[in-house]
Amino acid sequence: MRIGELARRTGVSERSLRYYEKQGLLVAERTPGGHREYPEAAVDRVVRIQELFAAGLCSSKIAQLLPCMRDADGRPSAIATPRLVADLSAERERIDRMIADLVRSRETLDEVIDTARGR
Amino acid sequence: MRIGELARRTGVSERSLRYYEKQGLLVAERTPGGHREYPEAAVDRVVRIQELFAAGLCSSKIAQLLPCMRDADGRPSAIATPRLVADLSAERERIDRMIADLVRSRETLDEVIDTARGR
DNA sequence: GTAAAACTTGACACCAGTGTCAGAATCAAG
DNA sequence: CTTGATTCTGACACTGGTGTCAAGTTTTAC
Repeated sequence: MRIGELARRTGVSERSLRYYEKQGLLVAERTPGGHREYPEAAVDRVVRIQELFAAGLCSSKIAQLLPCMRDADGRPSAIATPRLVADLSAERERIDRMIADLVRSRETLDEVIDTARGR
Repeated sequence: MRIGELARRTGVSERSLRYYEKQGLLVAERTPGGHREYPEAAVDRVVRIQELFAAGLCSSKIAQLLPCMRDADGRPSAIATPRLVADLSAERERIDRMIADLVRSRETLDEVIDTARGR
């Protein structure tokens, strides 16, 4: 599929998809004329990338991580090095803390909302 | 207490504390010479502000929200308007989605980490 | 063959909280 | 007093993913 369809199906802008490619997160075949041609699996991959961005990982970390992931279609094409595992463990803890923060903030919001709606 | 101590105790930089004040999130008495003087309750408040920032709320939303919160010391000094409640409910849902995303990303990281450590 | 739609690259801007620096003033303690 | 630590204001930069625009090319459909 081409970039427009991928953007539509993932909800990610074409701009971002091109950025992902420049960051080495996403590869695409090219038509003779130079247009990008994506395989079906790109949809899943883009969704994953978005999730990891939302989790606060920077593109270089994601670039290291992606080949170690089990895609929808098969096995990982690489195994994380000990160095990377340490990095990812740190990210994991950061995500844990972030979730805890979010839960607290959600409770705060709920309290205010409930109070306003008459306890 | 003064700004240095508040920064130390909350882990928030002095720079950020001054920024919070400029955004109307934090008030401080002033010494005759112009130095900020914070009450003990400021510690809790700053922690709350940080959590809300981490949850992706912008300062103007936080500024509206804060007076409707029950502080450690007492009752809220305002009740959220219906308009604000609607806003906060939207934020609440956004936070829910963010948590779901984070959980998925955490699972992804765990999978890669476990694989590298030999299943 | 022609026109419209989709795609290409490149560049500039933004957001919003934070880091950092400079120069001046204040505070606390000897 | 004097001195060293702390604080003051203001300004500039950064970050890094994304929006947007421009000018040109390719694709698709008629």
